[in-house]
Amino acid sequence: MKLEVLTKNENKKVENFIIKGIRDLINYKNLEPGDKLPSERMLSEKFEVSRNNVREAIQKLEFYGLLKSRPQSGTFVANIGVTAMNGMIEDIIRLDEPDFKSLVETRILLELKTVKLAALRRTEEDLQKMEEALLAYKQKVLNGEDAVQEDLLFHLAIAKASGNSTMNTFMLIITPEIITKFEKYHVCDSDLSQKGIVDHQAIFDAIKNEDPQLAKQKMKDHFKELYVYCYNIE
Amino acid sequence: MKLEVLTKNENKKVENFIIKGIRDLINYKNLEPGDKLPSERMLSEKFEVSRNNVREAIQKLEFYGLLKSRPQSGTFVANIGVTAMNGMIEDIIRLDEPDFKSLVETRILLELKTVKLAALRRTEEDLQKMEEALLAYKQKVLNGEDAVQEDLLFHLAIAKASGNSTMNTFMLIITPEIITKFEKYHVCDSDLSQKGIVDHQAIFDAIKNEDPQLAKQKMKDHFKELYVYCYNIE
DNA sequence: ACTGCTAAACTGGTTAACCAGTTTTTAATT
DNA sequence: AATTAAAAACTGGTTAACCAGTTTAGCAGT
Repeated sequence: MKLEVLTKNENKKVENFIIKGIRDLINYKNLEPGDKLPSERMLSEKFEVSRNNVREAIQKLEFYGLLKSRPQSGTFVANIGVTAMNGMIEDIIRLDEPDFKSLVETRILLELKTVKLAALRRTEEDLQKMEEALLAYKQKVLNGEDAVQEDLLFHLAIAKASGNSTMNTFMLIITPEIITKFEKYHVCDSDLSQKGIVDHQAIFDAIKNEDPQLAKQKMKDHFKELYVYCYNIE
Repeated sequence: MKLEVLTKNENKKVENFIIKGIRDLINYKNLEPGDKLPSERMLSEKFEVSRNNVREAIQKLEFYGLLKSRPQSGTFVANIGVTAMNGMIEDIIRLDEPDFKSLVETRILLELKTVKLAALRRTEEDLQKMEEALLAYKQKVLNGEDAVQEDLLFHLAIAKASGNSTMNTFMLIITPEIITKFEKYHVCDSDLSQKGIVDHQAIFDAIKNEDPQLAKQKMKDHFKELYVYCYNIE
């Protein structure tokens, strides 16, 4: 029994290998929704991998809603057809790390919507949180410090105020990668930050005044330079 | 040492408890980006939970980019400031299961974009995949069978053709929940499915003809009834 | 042959032990 | 006192053992 620490890439390969195995199993044995999968121990023996690896693969498929495991009972095929199962597994396997371009593109799409929704739905508490974030951002910029994180925090406050939990989650997922890339490429210069204050204030005012169209327009303006800049990076 | 199987809700509470503990630790000890966290064993002892629970919490924070663990060395605070850290952790803790309304709202937003991008960027291979999905959908509907999954698979093919890996991932995340909810509430009746064929064909043709505006419009029409229907469910 | 019940086998979840690098401490040498 | 080499302690990752429900098999009684 060899024992070595795998890199994350190797680990991913093993996981995909197991996922493919489970897919083939479902196809070959004609498992239908609700049917029980072989036990984790049997799968680990069949695929000649550790039970831990099997568990991780199953948990991933469970996250995407393809499997459902019940404690002390077994793992079952979710209520989803064979064709859908195959199509989605193929996508899951081929999922790569998102490129920066698609990240920014998605962020802009999400934010132009969340800012509109925030203008329609924001509560007084939301406003307060956003104002706090705005002030923190201003202070950092006026002190000449790097304010990428405070910038993003203001945007996250907007996402929360949108009242759409799904979009809020998605913003949370893409934000850390945006931050690291931005700091890596030094996207936000000081003069850009100065303009950022005005932009943010305008966005905040529009949300406060419950003007969704204006809020969206201000957000668009805010992204305008960013958009061009990002598309020149890669 | 008591030993019992926790429900997923209880498990979530424990996870959030640990995440809060880690946040407090970072604040209290003034840990900065790059600093090392106490070892998993120490944390499990300090919080009086199992090391497994600590590992899961750390992995979650790692997923959101707040921590970074290096094998055989330690877990480190990611390159992100204290304020951003606190704000994001608060959001992560308060994240609930997404409600259906926000799910549909997000899906519509994403798809009106992916269909435009698909019309602009689709390759021949993308077209082929979409056509296959379209045919499978038609056959199911014409046989009078339930075709919710084939429906969604066509939409996923569009997302893939958009060339935006982030949006594709997000569609993958929300699709399973959409499917189960739709089947639960019987959103798609047979007459609606009949219209669905025409809609899908129109969307496909627009993408094939590289007409993004028409593609978006057809998608909008396709969602029109769905949109109203969904908002009446809850 | 059929039903009811018991016990053995099996299941996913959990804990404890172990592994092989990394880091820190210690001690020896200059 | 400074440097370096060796060893002990520590780290996240991995494996094996264990737990308590669930499911199934087998048997007893009718």
